[in-house]
Amino acid sequence: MLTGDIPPNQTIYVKNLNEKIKKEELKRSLYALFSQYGRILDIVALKTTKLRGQAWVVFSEVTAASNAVRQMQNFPFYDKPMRIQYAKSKSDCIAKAEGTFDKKKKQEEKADRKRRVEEAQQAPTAANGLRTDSNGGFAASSRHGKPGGQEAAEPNNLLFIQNLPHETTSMMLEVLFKQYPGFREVRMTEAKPGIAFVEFEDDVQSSVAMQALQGFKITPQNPMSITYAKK
DNA sequence: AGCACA
Repeated sequence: MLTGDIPPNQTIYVKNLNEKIKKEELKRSLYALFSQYGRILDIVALKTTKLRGQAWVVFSEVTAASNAVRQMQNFPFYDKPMRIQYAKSKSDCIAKAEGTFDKKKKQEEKADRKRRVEEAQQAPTAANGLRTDSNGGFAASSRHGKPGGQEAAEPNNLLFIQNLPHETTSMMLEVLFKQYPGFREVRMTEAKPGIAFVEFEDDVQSSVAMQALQGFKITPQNPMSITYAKK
């Protein structure tokens, strides 16, 4: 079994990530990619030797996490297939929200871990505690259309835009979308007003644009709905 | 390969 025997958790553990990507960009892209499955409350990614190449994405619902585990399994992300599992334990931000966060217990666990490491290497080092990370203010936005997020098309480089005002032109969309890296072109047809296709070079870039412009209003009545096109 | 969060 791919997920091992780890029970479902609203946090997913993602590994085999490209270690060359800077932490901030990584978080942004992960957010862009995974927010299609539900509300994301937090993303944790550290670049320490032990923790680089991995990330935790905290969803507000377990079902969102489950969909993400299944559908994004092996997704080629920065040229490497993501490996996704449920996280082994509850995220701090969840415990805090539930009021079950226990700071003392937390410190004990940490001390425990540290002790084990030191035993393992038979050489007690005093050089601990260098942490270059500050988990730089990750802001989860909460504008979402789909409650359950069921059958999303598989992520790809082509976006399908709906609910556009009929007077929208491809020029207008181009102005909007070309501010995101990897933009290629907008395709619209007279015959089908209100929809458009926007192509990017790859799935990561299309996903970033999707995230950024999801719900964008050209007129107040027309929040645009962006999904991956079916190919 | 590797399960953290100050």
